[in-house]
Amino acid sequence: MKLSEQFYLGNDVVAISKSLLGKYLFTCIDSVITGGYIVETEAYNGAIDRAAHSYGNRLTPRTKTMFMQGGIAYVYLCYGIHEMFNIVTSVEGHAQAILIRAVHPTEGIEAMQVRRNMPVLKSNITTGPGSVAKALGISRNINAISLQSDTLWLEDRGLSFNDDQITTGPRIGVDYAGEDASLPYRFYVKGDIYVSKPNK
DNA sequence: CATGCGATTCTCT
DNA sequence: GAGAATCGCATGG
Repeated sequence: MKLSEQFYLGNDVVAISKSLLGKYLFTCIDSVITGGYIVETEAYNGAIDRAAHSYGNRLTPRTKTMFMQGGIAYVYLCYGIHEMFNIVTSVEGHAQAILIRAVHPTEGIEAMQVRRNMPVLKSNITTGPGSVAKALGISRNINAISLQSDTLWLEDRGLSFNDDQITTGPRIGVDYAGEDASLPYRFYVKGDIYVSKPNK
């Protein structure tokens, strides 16, 4: 059921980002399984993408995870508060990653509500990259973990979306990236209530 | 070693 | 719709 390692090794991170929509993402943290299917992603394209941490092949203790072989997690802290979960793709030396911005939860919703401190379920429980990581219990101590592990993995359960149901647009929060900020590297399922806005 | 800032979210207005 | 919270990381001296 898990997506094979081969799935993550392709060199076209933009195409992989789009094909991740509808794939299921699960974590098993503290013996609790939580997850759902992915409804929003963004591609970060290695050395030539000014919006990516790896722009210009910048290799630092933080970014080295992006340079590893695809099929692992890249987790980092942003604004001193929020953990962000990415999926590394391509082969070793090609620093490509996909930011998971929203998940449509199906499993372990009660556990997510506890982690998010949200006694009354709202649709923004897994909307936005920081929220996804928090709801799924993802933190930096699982940075670089394999997606073939029993802690964090993806599954194909036969759900897919056609082009009419998918919207493509520029990425969020990357205005500093100059012309690269307008690249159509964001993909989401049109109208899904768990997608961060705008979602039409 | 000092400094500046970010692939954001929440709360209140 | 605006402002605060908050700290690791990258950069330069």
